[in-house]
Amino acid sequence: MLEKMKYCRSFEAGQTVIWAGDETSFVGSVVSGIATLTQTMEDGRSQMVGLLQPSDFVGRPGRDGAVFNVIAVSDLVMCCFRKKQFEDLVHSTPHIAQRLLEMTLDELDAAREWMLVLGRKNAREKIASLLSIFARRDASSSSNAREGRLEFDLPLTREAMANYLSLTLETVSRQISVLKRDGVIQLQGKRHVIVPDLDRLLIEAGDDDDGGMIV
Amino acid sequence: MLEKMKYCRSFEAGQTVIWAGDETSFVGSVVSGIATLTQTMEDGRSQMVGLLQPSDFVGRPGRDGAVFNVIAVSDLVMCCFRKKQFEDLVHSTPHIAQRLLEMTLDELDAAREWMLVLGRKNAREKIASLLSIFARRDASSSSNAREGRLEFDLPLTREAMANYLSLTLETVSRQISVLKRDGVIQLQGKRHVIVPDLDRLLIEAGDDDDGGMIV
DNA sequence: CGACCGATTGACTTGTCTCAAATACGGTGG
DNA sequence: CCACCGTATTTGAGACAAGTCAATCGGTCG
Repeated sequence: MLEKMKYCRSFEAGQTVIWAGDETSFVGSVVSGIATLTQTMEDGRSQMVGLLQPSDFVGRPGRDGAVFNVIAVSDLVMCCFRKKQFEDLVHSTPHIAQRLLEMTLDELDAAREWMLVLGRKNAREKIASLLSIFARRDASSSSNAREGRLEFDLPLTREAMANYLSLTLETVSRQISVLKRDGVIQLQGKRHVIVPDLDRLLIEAGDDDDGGMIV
Repeated sequence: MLEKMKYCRSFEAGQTVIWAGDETSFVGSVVSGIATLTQTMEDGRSQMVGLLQPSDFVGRPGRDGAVFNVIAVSDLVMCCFRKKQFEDLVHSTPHIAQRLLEMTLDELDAAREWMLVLGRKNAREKIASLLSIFARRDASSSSNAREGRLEFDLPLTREAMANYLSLTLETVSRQISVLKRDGVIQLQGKRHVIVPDLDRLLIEAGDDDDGGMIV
């Protein structure tokens, strides 16, 4: 059913997919590439409030105007549905509403966890937290899971990272240099990151889930 | 149907309603009082990630463990349902899942808007933003809507405000003093706030929706 | 009255921002 | 293949907003 309705749209890096305030006629999900959800103030200050990766859902069934800007960070392919049709489908297919609810609850948890990052972590921990997100994503999807060692490409520029972490790009750059100096990460070029020890990175991020007590 | 299942629980101010990590056997909504959603780090730093007011929903159908602490800030009455029963109801009544989805989307928007507050606003704007939330809530529910003038009681201590805004309580106190000195607000005692001009407050908060350009 | 808790205020420290300059990188055209 | 350009990034020096530590004040409750 969804298959029949869907169509694809492509966006170039830097292109705005949805403007805050605009009426959107479609919902969809990311097929490939990365996009950001951004909130902006009148004086130009802006804050990234979400990072959209493949399989993430975009749009809000039952809502008219978008609240945030959606911007393609890399070249982006989305799989879209006309909103009206999609909403009808939600009404006629209870299972879909439940699935959407689950996804939205996950996003809400992620947003709230990010509030802790923004509010209470220092610059070094913020960078480590962001790197952890990329690392985890790659750890699950790729094959390079050799005993805690990981590598991946940063999908964001320093500026975009700064915007997500609520820092300046200078501070991002400095803290990446410090983490490199301290051996938490290694760099190949500006974008390719090697994490020799994922646990170490997680501890640096301040979420030492694994119970790594620093006595 | 819901009526038959519901039961009430009361909590005293300061009491923890739900511990992060615990399995919760109920979902519910706030009847009266205020509660906070709080995220904590191992070293004790914590960040409030949500403020629960009357009519707000608590709990996550389909999820086992809670992710955040829920703490009663004032005396609190909640109307609860056993989670299992509620989930069955969600499955059998499509309309409920749709309603929950809408509420969750609203919460997600609110969380993301708060990320802008945490990430990009300075202390003065943060305080003004928080006061705006209380003011708006009271403006809609009460009768004191005399030409932009409003008054209300702060439901939170300075410490709790600091925790929500990601500031220290000293900074909260100082900025409240400054807003008072500048005539943006007046205080009666420590908790009762008078807002002579709501538009002014909104401008101070940085979200000048009304287009109030400061040339 | 005295103890206690929340709030205010002050003096000093510090992490991050700001402004500025230098450097590396990727792509383009000769 | 190389020189050149624009953009992304790094690095430095100084400024400033908010944090920290500490003292005081005010109200409330036993």
